[in-house]
Amino acid sequence: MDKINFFQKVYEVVREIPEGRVTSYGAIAKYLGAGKAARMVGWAMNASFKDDPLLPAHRVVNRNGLLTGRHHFDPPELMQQLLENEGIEVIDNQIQDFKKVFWDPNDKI
DNA sequence: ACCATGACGTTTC
DNA sequence: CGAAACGCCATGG
Repeated sequence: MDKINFFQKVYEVVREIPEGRVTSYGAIAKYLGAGKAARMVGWAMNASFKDDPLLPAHRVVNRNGLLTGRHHFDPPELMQQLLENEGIEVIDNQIQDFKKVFWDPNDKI
């Protein structure tokens, strides 16, 4: 991949996510310029697992702060486990105080 | 080139 | 308040 792929950019942003913080697919998509390509971000995460398993994909959730992608983890409960380990309160796959832990890549600039 | 799918988001019923 | 449909972009068959 000579040029930076969509996925590559997603990886960079996700790696920049500070511990104890989370972001949404839409926010990343917007940061990349796609804006409405939030689905691609999720797709990128899926590919990232076999590309970069260390990627903190568990810090990426949907706009509602719901762990929609937990089913892709192994085991699915791992995602919530990691988030709680970072100090993020997660109840029933729902992040508590999502606004407080939310980290926008556009805000980091 | 066309159709189908996907870890989303927003709007509408 | 809850569920469904549409839109949007990229990858795979």
